[in-house]
Amino acid sequence: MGGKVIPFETPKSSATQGRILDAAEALFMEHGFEATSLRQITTAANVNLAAVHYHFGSKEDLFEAVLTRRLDPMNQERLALLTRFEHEWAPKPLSCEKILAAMFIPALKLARDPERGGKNFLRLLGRAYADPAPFIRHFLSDQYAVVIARFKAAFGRALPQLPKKELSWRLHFVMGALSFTLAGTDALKLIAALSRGETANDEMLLRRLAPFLIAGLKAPLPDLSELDGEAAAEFLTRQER
Amino acid sequence: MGGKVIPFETPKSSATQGRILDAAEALFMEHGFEATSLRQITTAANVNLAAVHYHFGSKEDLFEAVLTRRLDPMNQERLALLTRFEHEWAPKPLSCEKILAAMFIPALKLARDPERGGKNFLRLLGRAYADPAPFIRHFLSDQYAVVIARFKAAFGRALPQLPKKELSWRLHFVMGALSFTLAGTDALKLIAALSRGETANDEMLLRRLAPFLIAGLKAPLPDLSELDGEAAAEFLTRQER
DNA sequence: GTAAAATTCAAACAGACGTTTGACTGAATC
DNA sequence: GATTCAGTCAAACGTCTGTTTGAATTTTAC
Repeated sequence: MGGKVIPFETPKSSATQGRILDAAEALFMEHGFEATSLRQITTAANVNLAAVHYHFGSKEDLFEAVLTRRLDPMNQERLALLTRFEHEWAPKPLSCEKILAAMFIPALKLARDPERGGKNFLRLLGRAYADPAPFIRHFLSDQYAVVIARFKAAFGRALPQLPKKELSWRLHFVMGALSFTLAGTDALKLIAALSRGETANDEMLLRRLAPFLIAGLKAPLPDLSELDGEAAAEFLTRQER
Repeated sequence: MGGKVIPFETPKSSATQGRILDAAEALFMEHGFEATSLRQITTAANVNLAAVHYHFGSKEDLFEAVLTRRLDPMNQERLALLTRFEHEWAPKPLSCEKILAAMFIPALKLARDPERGGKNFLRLLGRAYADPAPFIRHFLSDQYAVVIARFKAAFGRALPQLPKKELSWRLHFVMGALSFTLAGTDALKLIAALSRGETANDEMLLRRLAPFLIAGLKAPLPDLSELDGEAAAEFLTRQER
């Protein structure tokens, strides 16, 4: 995975493909899948409209290609990093911090490299997670199945006292906070509207997110005892005081 | 599909309006704003196509009306509950648990009431949070400005040791995990694909989410000391061991 | 009972959409 | 030099989109 991609490696075909992918990445990120038209993409890429179908087949295929280009290497890197950490610490189980690091570091590296999509791609990815379109959900589900299984197993060893079902939910929450954060920059205005001192820096952002998530993962088990529907609304109001 | 809807509350206008809102709510939730057409909505509502523009003005206005119908009362209830809690505990500051309860209980009540949209509306709301469309972002920003300011102030008193900026971020993470979770049911297949024992119950879900978020809010401050760009990728790898 | 206002309806609007077609280009192969 | 083939291009395909119109209908008011 090292190495600069030289633009004239193939006569002209891949130059067109690349321009389409770049333009599509930017526009999909900004407006979402449905709200982005192929004409916007081909105009921005200075490419003929039919080129999309010639090179990719359809709009959906193009979207998947945009995602695969970055996502696949990043997930490979995540798995490799997790494996490396596990070997370094064997036979002791990895800590939550270390496992989360294996998830975040490849994302950080990608975010810091503008040549590989950088920050924009992470925003696109965060949005894709929340997109209702079935083909996007299926695609992400397939892409992440292996990765999530590996990381879930690792977290299971790091948090042996946590029931499997509880762990599944907490990983779900982690993914939620993560994708929402990555998709952010606009969404953050909702909350941090006043406290805009510095520009939102991706690295700083993930540095703040990590302790938050780790604390959540390590949280004490919830009390799921009283399940009567009526008084259930009061469950949250109890506190130790 | 079940037949006669006898409208005896208002002549007929609001019966039409209500059917449009109900159908739009269901379809927007399922497919998102862009991917849902007015023809789908009016067909599902058994209403003429032009009725949407007559009663609401435009597709965007209809979407806002769908959201406002449920969101406005829920947010009012949240503020009222927070105020009640604050009075009950005055002059002591509220705990995080209590503040989160003021956010969750109205959402839970809405989720449990099928007559008022129930679970479906919360999913729609979660999706709206992640929608790139500018008018949706502006609308939600306006709707939530007051609510978030109140809750942020309350959390600030509950966590006095936490810097304001840090609190803003953590509230952002909380909203992320919350909306992602609410929008879920499909997304959870990504992670909890194997552990499907019981059907996902909204109440159980929020009961599990609350301890996770509270632990995150109370997490120790992140170490933001070394900010050099190169070795920064290693920051997460340190651990106390 | 009649006038006025509110609502419904079928039909059409202009434009954008994803996709397909068939002719055209230019370099590589024999 | 002829043939082949991946790639580009302008144009059109049929369909769907949100929105508007103006007449028909129903409800309300006097």
